[in-house]
Formats: sequence, C-alpha cells, structure tokens
Amino acid sequence: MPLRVYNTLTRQKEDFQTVIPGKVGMYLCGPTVYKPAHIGHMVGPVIFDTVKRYLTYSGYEVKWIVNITDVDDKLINRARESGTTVEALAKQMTQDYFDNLATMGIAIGRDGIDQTPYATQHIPEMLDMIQRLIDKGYAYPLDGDVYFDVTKDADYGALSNRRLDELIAGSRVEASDRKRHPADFALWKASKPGEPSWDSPWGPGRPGWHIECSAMSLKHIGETLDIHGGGLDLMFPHHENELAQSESCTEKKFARYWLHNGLMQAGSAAGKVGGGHDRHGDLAEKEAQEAGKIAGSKGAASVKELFEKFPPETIRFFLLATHYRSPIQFSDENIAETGKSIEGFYRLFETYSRITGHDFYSLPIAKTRAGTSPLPDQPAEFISAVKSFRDRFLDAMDDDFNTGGAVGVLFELRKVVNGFIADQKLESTGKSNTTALATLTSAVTQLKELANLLGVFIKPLPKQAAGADDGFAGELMNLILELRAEARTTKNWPMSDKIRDRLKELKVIVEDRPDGVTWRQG
RNA sequence: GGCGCUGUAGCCAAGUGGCUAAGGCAGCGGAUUGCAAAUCCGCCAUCCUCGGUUCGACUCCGAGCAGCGCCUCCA
Repeated sequence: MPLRVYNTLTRQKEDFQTVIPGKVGMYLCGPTVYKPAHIGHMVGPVIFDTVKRYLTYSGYEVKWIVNITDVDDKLINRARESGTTVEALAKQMTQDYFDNLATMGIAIGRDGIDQTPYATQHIPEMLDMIQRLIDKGYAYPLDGDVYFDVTKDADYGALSNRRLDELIAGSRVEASDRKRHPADFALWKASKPGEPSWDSPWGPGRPGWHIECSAMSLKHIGETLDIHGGGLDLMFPHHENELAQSESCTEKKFARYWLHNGLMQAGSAAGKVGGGHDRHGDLAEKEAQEAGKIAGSKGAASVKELFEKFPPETIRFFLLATHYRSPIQFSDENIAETGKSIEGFYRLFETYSRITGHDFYSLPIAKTRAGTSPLPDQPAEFISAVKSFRDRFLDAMDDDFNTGGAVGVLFELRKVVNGFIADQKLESTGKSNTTALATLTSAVTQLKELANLLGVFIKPLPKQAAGADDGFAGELMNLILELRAEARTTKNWPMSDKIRDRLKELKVIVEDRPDGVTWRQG
C-alpha cells in the first residue's frame, strides 16, 4: 500500500510524492522559547519524529528542521518581568526544550531533528525576503514597520478556509491602525527602546512573527517543502501567513503537504477554564486559560514535572496511541492507564531474556523496510500470524501515519508471541529447544523493529536497570527469596505466602516459575 | 457571529457501504499454579438522536443534540 497523507490544504488524503524522489524535506514549527515546555509542546516533536522514523524506514532520506523562535513579544515581556535579558531567557528555555526532547527520545542530528535554526541568526535572510516582497508589491513599509498586503494574494485564506471579508469582522480594528487592510500582518516591526533591534532599510526593528519560518525553511530546505507540520492552533494565522509570504516571494508552491496535529486537551476542568470567550482581559485570566488547555485548572505542569510521575516512554506511547490529527485528552489517569497497558511488553522482554539468555534491547534490527530481518517458516500458523501483523502495522502507518492502529497491532503481535512461548513450553523446556528459540528470536526481533518505528522499546527503562543491579537491596532480596525457597521445599506454605504477601505490600512482586523465582518492583 | 473538529462497550481507542466493528484497561468464566503472579483460551458494543439516499449504513447526505478547537503572536 502506498503512503497516503492527509493534507490540510486540500482536506483529503493524497498519495505521498516528494519534490525530489527519495528525499523528504520536512519543516516543523518549533517553540517560542519564553517559558518551560509543557506536555503540549512535545506532541508535535513526538509525532514528526515518528513520521521521520517511518519515512526513513520506507527508504526516504529525510531532512527535518525544527526552528527556535528566540525573538518575540512574549519573550520580550517575559524577560522584562523576570528581570533578565531576552538572550538569557531564550538560551535557558531553549536548553529546557532540548532536554525535554532528549528525554522523549528525540535526537538532535541525523536520527532525529537534523537542524534547529534560530530566528535571530537569520535576520539577513528575513530582510532579503521582506525586500523582495516589497519589490514585488506584496508588502509596504509604514513608519518603520513593514506589512504584508493580504489583498495582493488571491489565495489568502485557502489553508484555513477563511475569507478576507470574514476576517474583518473578527479582527480588532484599532483607530491608530493604519494598515491598508485589517488582516495585513507585520513582516517587520519597528523596535521600541529597550527591545532587541536590528538595522534594516526601514529603520531599526525586529522580525514579525511569521517571517522567520518562511526564511529559515527556504534556506534550510528550499522553495518547496515536502511536509510542513505544526499544531492545529498554528493553522491561522501563522501558517496562512507563512504560506502567503513564501509563495508571493518565490512564486513556487510552499509546501506539498500540510500536516496539522491535534492539540492536547485537559480533563474535565478544561471546558470551564479554557472555554468560552472571557472578556476579562487581565493576564492572570489569560494564563489560566492557557493552562486549562493542557493541564486542567490546577495549572500547566511542565514536562519536567510530568517526567517525575511517568516514564517518558509511557508518555510517548500515550501520545501515539491516538491518531495525530485527533485531540488527546490529557489526564494523569489516562497516562497511568497507558503505563499499565504496556506493562505486558516489559514482561515479555523479561521473559524473552530469561529463556533465551539474550537481551531484548540488544537485538539488532533492520533500518529499512526492504532490509527487514527474515523469518523462518517453521510453525506456519505462528509465522503467518507474525507476518500478517507486520503487514497490518505497516498498512496502518501508510494510512496517514495511523499510529493508533499500529499500536493495536503491536499488542496483537505481543499476544501471539506469548502464545508461542506457552505452546512450546519454552519457560520449562528451557534452552534445549533451539529451533523454537530461534523462531522466538526472529518474531521478537520483528516486534522490536516495528516498535522502533514508534520510537519505543529502544532502551531499557532506568527502573528496570536499577532492579537488576547487584546492590544491597538485591542481596537482601536474594536472602529473603532463599529463605522463602527453603520454606517452600518443606511445604511451609503459610510462611512462604506470608513472605510473598509482605513483599507485595512493599511493592515487590514475586513470581514462581517452572525454572525459578523472579521478582520485580511494581 | 464566522470557520472547523469530535460523538464507537464502564473507561481509553482503531476501523469499514454488506464478511466475526481492531486493540488496551477494568470485569467475568476456564487452563496453568500448593495458593498466587505472569501467561494462554473464552465472554463482554450494533457504533449520539431523527430523517434521507441505497438491495443494504455505524460507515454517504441533511437536520438536531452534546462536547471541543480556532477566529485573541498558545505546539
């Protein structure tokens, strides 16, 4: 099945065809670095990281750019409030963003985001673009500002399905505003004293909000992007304006496919806090609304705080269990349930290691679809099941990156592998059944290869690593289990059960298996 | 007011113009176990409401209801 993607611009799924065959240029609107990242900021990166993984697996060479907007009104205000400089605040928050990406399993570099260009380092490119727009008659200077003239762009509004006359009704037309059309937006803003400022043909100033994405995507990818991504909230005005200025400037199609991800929504309190059109203009109210959208009425939790409650892998799985275009209901309960649901995978990986002596996480996997590791044809029924799950997984991904469907298939694959282990009695026959073990390894490898496309089950959880160490706690556990084993040999069930029950109260799960005893912290 | 999205089992969540409507969590029954745990097997929905199109719709169209997003430099 060929890859199909939903294009916001045409509002339908289209066959995926890149500008240059075999290559993909992908641009994702990154953050304005003025405050610590919250969970919502991770949605786009996780999704497009997965998109890149899948495209790479499908044989494309992908270049993925995520910009950093490090000059902006919010940044200026925030720096002023907290008595720091724009540069210092931006640097700090950029680092926070990168830290969070790393924690979520998103690399900076070849295996992840190829480049993270900064707005402030592309002022000349922006000035050049603005000048070209003026020269072509699409933009006009006005008292040190430069505005894009939306009436000159016949297609303006196509992406977000808006018409100019409707925009007038919704926009605030201020008396002092001398723009030609209320929807005209700033390409360049004259800077006020104390604000970051760069020289320009129109006087000292700073870039408008949208121009940096147009300039940086042009420089780092080219005139036509294959994929332009971002949150649904950016569709208007940000993406609409990017589209207008870029196409007016280059007279080329700006992006082949516009992919917009759904937004993170808070729990039940969201409607109360974030909904409605409150007319209280004060900042606190505004911030409460913003918080409500992603973290309920209790305020926006930073991702860092969330990482203290849940393993990043659980959060990543949680984000990918829903289709990227759908909104995701955020709540601790929902994430906790995801955590519970993926427990079974960790059990399987432990079981696999126990009966084969191999570490699941060290299994080598194919990097491309074409080079996938071969499967035996031994137990026909089992192998054909594995193959069909693989096909269904890839079909789901080919259908507009349907990670939710793919996740479901992964669960089915897990189940059938567990079934194989049970049927072959691998827990008890142990290492003697080498044929079955080899079959098991190829099936598990297949599972790992697919999971890798979602960016999960790549490294062992820190907690698991800690549980496996030989520290004092480990020694103590060995001692306790030794005593319990003695009680069991003498059929002293009350004693052995008491030990197990008391350990359970301490969140230690003891499991008696045919070939021995295992324990883990739950 | 304008534009748009969503409504599938107790909860989360895929999907399809007609075949048994994925999967997970929770629950129930069974196998296994000294008892458990883990694992396996089985059970558990007719798809918001009302109309229409159709041989046939949960899937297409219309209306309604409910929830939500954007229109306000939030990813």
